[in-house]
This record gives sequence, C-alpha cells and structure tokens, in this order.
Amino acid sequence: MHATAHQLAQLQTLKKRADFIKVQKTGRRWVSNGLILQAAANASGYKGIGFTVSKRVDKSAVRRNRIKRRLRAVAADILPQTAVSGTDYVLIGRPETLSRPYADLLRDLRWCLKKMDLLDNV
RNA sequence: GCAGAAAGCCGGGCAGCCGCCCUCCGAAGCCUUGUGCGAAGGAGGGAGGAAAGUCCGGGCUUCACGGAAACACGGUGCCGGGGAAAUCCCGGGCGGGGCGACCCGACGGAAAGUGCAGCAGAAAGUAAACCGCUUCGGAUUUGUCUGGAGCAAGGGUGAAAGGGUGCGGUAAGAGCGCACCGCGCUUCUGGCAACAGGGGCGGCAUUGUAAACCCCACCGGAAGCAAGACCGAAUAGGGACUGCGCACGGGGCGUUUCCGCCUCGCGGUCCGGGUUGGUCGCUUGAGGCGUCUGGCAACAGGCGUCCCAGAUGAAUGGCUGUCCUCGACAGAACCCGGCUUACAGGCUCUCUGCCAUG
RNA sequence: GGCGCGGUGGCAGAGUGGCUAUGCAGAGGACUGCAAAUCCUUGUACGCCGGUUCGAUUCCGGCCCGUGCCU
Repeated sequence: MHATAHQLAQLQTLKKRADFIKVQKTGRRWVSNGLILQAAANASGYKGIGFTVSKRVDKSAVRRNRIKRRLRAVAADILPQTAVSGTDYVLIGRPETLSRPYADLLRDLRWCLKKMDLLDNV
C-alpha cells in the first residue's frame, strides 16, 4: 500500500509563504477531526504539498514537530496515488492530530478528499 | 538497618518493512570535456543536559571613531588563585542555620555630606520625662491633692528608646566606680591577604537605611548571522571628477573647553547601484576521548587518538514484533564559556547521625 | 532566530517606600405619574515566587502571560 519512490518524486513541497497565502485565499477547504485540508489549482502542473502547524495549535516545539511528521506520513501514504496534477494541497494540523490513531488520520484525509470531489474511488 | 549530606553519571533497549536531511563514492546519462554535474545504487553520520529563558561574558561581522582632560550614563564590590572574559569556578576568611556530614550569604563605606523613619509614644537622634521613684514645703474631709528640687531603675508605646549582665554606691538613682562582655584607639604576634589571637589605653561617644541620593576603587563604543559578503531584472535614489557660484557664515565629530579635521548650491561627464530569488557566512573548535605530570582544588601542560548535525516550510516519522523497572522535562538554526528555570526514574563513589550486633 | 514594551477592580485609566485616585458599568436609595439625566451610598484590584527594608504596588532578582519590530 505504500507509495513508491517514483510516485513521491511527483510531489513538490510548497516552500514560500506566498504559496500558502494563495492556497488559503483562492482554494477550498474541508475540516475533519484530525486535520484540515486546503486545495487550490496552480499553474505549474505539479502536485504541490505543504504543511502548517502554527504556535496556536500547541506551544511545545516538540509536539508541533510530531504533528508535522504524522501529517507528512499520512500525505505520503495517500496523496501520491490520488492527487490531481496541477493542484496544491495544504494540510493543517490540529491539537487532535497528536493523539489520534494513525488509521483514523488516514480515514480523515480520504474523507476530506472525497468531500471536495478530488477523489474518484474510495 | 533507618534517616540524611555531598559529588559525578545515565536519560528506554533490540529487530524487521517503508520513508526523511547531510557528506563521500558513483555504472547509465548530460553538457559549458572538467580533479564537472549526477536520477538508480553503495558507504558513513544525523538533536540536549538542559538544544529552553535570552540573564551575563566572549569570538565573529558591520557601523561609528582625530587627540587629551573633565563630565554624564551603566555595571561590579571580603581576600587569594583559576580563566579569553564574566553577576563564572575553586580555596580561604567573616556572618547565619543544622546534633552532625554539610548548606546559605548583592559580604566596600553610615565620625564626607544630604534625605527618609507613617501610626503609636513624653521623647525618633544636639535627647527627652507620660505613669513613676526620692526629698523639701504647703493644704487636708487622713483617702489624698498641690508647688519646688533631684533621678531615669521599673511600667507603657514602637521595627528601633542613646551599651549589656552582676556587684558596689545613693535620699532615690545614674559608667558615678569596679569586674566580665561589647565598642573605639593603639601596639605586638601569626598569615601573601581577608582576618584571627594577645597586651595597653579610653570610659560610652558611634540608631537604622546606600537593592535612597551618594562617596571610594575598578570595568565598559554601538548593534547584531534577519550581522554581513558575493551573483543578479525593472524603477527611484547614490558616489567620483570637473566648471561656475559661495564663506569674518552654517552644520558634523556623545556634551563642554582647546587645538585639529570634514562638509555645503547649480550644471556636465563617468562609475556604480541591488528588491524577489540564489550562493557563501556554516561549522576544526578557548573541541571531544584516553593517559601521564604539577596543583588541596578550580585548572594548566605533555603525549596519543577521533572528526562527531548543518537544515532553510526547516531533517529522527509511520506500521509491527519483543524485553523490562512501562520511558520525565523537552527539538540544534553562527559558535563557545557561565548562570537561571523544567525534569519520571535509575546508577556509582564518599561522608554524617541514630539503632542493633561482633 | 534576534531585539524591545507592558501586566493595577467587570472595563478603561492615573499614581507613589507608609490608607491605591478617577470615569464607565453593577447594586441600593433620593428625585419623577413612569423613565432618562442628576445627586447620595456601596462592593470589587496592584500577574506569581523570593530578597532588601520596621514596612514593597513601588526598589532588586527569577518565573508566567500578553504585545510590537527586524526576512
């Protein structure tokens, strides 16, 4: 079920603050228990992926890092196979992301994708 | 055995699959043919004792800076040593706490000057006298009231009442006298010193506060890797040279004084300029480990050995098995030395008190 | 990552080494036919922990929280 290295190579990490603001302003979003997904079309044709865990989610740097890592693991398991080219995805962490079982996190991301009509088959 | 004190150390382990960051090698491939780049693949490394708070001290970088003196501002404050330095460390002294091992201390100066000490109290710093004590006189309903003189022992107020305790002394008292303690001056001895101990003299003056102003001694330019350097579109602004104009003038170099230096308005020519982004700075360092020597120690030196994160939306995760004591506080962002704060549990060594036994 | 600023009743906002003003809001009363406005009365606070001092909101350390600036 894991993504191959070839599939992972198709994902491009969003690096600039401007990219994140663009996705937030122009894209759509869906909230689930474990995470929030934002998505917007881009002009490059690549599949873009970014992660946001702000200081308002948790004040501890250790726990913020762990939330980001779990989001990265979830994204690496699902997005390479299902993501649409020419779309930027931004995953936003929540306090529950830290303690939620991993299987539930996978279900959360699929649910968000489905609700936003970005998933053909569940 | 129980209770405690001090120093140092560790901070889940092992295994499998899929992934992340860096360095080196690199068949295929690419071009600008080079000691080049490099998908696949291989080898190695990959958070902390506090990485934290940013409270101190440095390195490094840029800016500022002509010199001298004074002033201003900030910091430090027993002594000796260590250290690049420090509000750091070690040892000692003094003071305080503990039966003790041991721990704690912003620990210069209050006779250089100024300020402050509310309320209470008679009086708050040249002492003073509310209740009192003693004595002399007067009145008297014999309870006491009142005037003069002397006194500060006792009571009361306060955080603090102008040396303390005891004896003598006295009308009652008082350093009034004496002894001891404290204090001050002086001298001797020990110690590098802080300081300690002894002798002599004085005869009680010298309340507290300097984390109040201050005095003394010593130290200090400012900002910070988002510093800064390089490569680089557009636009606005900048610098140099030169011509003309202008000056017993104005401005600047922390302030002032003295000497000194720089600079000014308009035109022309040339040079450059650096936002987004990228590269460097970026990890070999007052470095770690082992050992020997000197030193009570902090630490220093010699020898051997190792290279041990370097990201830039920012790297350690996901899933699973297994063991145990079931895992705390917590994530590098230029780098070091300290301090402070947070922290489950465990280990090592030394020491103290009590109990029991030999 | 670095550098600053601040924390005083429910809210705003002065202040200073010895009872912390003032305004708005709240409660009660007066005035009114009933209200508003006005007047009177009243409760509630110095972020937390230590130290200096006889005494700290103030002075000095250390924590906690909030907030701003620098790419």
